[in-house]
Amino acid sequence: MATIREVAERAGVSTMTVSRVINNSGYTSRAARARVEAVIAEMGYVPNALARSLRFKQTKTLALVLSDITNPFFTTIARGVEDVANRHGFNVIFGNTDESEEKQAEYLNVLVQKQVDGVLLVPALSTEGPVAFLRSRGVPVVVLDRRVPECSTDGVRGDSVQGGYELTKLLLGLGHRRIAILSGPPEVSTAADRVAGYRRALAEAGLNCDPVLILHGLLRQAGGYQMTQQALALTPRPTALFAANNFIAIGAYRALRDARLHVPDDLAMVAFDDLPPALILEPFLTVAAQPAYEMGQCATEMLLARLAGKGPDARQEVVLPVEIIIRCSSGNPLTGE
Amino acid sequence: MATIREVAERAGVSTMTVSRVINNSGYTSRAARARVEAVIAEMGYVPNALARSLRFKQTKTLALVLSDITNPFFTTIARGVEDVANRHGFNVIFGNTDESEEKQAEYLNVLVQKQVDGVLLVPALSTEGPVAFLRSRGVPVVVLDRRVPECSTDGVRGDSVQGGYELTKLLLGLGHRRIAILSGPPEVSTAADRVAGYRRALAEAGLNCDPVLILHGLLRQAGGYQMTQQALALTPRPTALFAANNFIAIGAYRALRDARLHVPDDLAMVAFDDLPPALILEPFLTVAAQPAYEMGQCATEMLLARLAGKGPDARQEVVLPVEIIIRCSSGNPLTGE
DNA sequence: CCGTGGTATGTTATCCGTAACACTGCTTCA
DNA sequence: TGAAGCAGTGTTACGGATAACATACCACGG
Repeated sequence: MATIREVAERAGVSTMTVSRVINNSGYTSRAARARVEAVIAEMGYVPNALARSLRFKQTKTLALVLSDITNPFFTTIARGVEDVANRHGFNVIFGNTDESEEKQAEYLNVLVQKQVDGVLLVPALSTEGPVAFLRSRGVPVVVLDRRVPECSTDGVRGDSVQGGYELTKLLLGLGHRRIAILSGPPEVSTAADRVAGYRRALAEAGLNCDPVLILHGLLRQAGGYQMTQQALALTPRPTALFAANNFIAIGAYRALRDARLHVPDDLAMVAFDDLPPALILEPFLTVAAQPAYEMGQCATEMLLARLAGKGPDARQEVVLPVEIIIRCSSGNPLTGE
Repeated sequence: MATIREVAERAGVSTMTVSRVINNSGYTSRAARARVEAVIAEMGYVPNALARSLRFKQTKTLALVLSDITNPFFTTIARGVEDVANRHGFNVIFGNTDESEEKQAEYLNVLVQKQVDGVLLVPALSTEGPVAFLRSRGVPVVVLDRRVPECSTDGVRGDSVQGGYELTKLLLGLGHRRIAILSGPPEVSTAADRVAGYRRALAEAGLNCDPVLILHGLLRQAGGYQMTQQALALTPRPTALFAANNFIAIGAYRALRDARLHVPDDLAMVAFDDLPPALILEPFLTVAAQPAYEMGQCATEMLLARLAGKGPDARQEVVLPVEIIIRCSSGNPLTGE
């Protein structure tokens, strides 16, 4: 509301004196400072960060563009991002793309206009367009969760290949030979990588990989439900399901229940992405848990380091290990490995 | 990066012509328009929204300040907020206060500096300070989820009194006479309201309310765990627990399990706030579910209406009904009502 | 042939805060 | 006594975009 000019006038000084008082910069007499501070308090003056940002070309604002904040995996990332940003005096604008490249492009365009200092991006698809766009506009990016091909950007993600490999190996160790993997769109790198890990485990066990067991669908409950129906229709029926993310797992579970199949007695099940312990009464699913909070933190720290010009010149890619948590859904829970 | 001046120079026109092309305003010749558009595309020019905002005193940015985005209740609200904001061309900055008034004050201060057009606030405590602060700086607010005393602000919340009343009545109907309520800090209006509903149900049943059964703690898992231990230590022991929110419910459940007590056989349990169906395999808790997504939507629509000067002059308060969902945890699930 | 009005474009001032520079008055030291 | 130096304060210009105003040109009607 009030401007620095009004404060200056009322305190009988120039705007620069007010500015110096606010920023504790340069010289100010005790008397002038006292008068200005009194007027500021009296008028409830708050400096306009827009004007400041316009000069400094720094908004102290980051953007977090992800597919859906409602997915607890991303929620947790968001919390990690916001905590680190806040600690460094930055704010975070967030946006949900729902995996749509169009929505993503719209967000990025507006965010560039708003001069955000940097972007944390979970790319809708693993195309390099969005990253190239940001780079050409001079906005630093850190790609989260997913890979973007041949694009030298900083990135932080969980080890999807390793996780896929270990979950599959676990099922193989329990005697399963027909494992269906319910994956996401092949253009999403995590979906592809988890399938790659699955394949590697099979190959290592000397099994050949029946392509009908690799299903692709939406990374949401509906996708999981549908793919499970498809998997159940196969002959011979798979004895185990590998859900490529938490929402798919829920959809799969629903489909199994609707088909009157019991987990793990009738079918074993494993999934990617754990749910925060704060949300579940009785943990049931055997999962590959990604360190979501740490991913958010790490990505934000990398981004802020870039902004401060402190990062290494080269592209930096952090792949965090996933943790296999064995619970009931995979069957024989006590077998371990 | 590039400025409107550079574009103008390169296109051999004035900045105003470029501005007119960008905004489709005023007159521009076909030729000039074509040239300008070509240069814009060539240079990858993106207008600086900061400069625009500085003139228009409109940032097209809202703020969402809540206690913890990690709580699925708030996550869902956030999604509702962001969807509506996005539909109207607004972005959303979010911040977690962790129920700290200090953190909240810091956020609000920065957000006012950043000239957000409006704030959606889940107040840490039910004090009027933060709302007064925003109002005095001319920033419209809509208070979400919680009441703020004697303060004429728009607000949207679930009917905590009614929900507390119905959950308690449900337990009474199942024969319970000693019901412990595990509530949040009494300064948080939802906690207080849920206790009020609980009291009303008891009074209506002609029972007097044993004050030791009303426990207050943190609105998180730890609080639920601790309050449950306290409740279990009472003699006679309560036969039912009423958790005032979802995190408390989880903590309570953990405490019961650690005490080797089974729900609902040994103790019945009901709670406020449902978990999104996308998150739980087997819904178990009997809950009062608030329409979180709609709350976020509704609050944002109210805020945007205010910004557009369309809202009614008077304060507007929307209290949305809660839905009682009877599941296993309350026992005798088929009794219904 | 001049005035009127529409089209097309440019100039100036403004939004708010601050860096850079300029200026005043006083002290200090050679 | 004069130069140097510092404290304290003010003036100007700028960041990027645009509203308001000014100007220029052309066509058309009287």
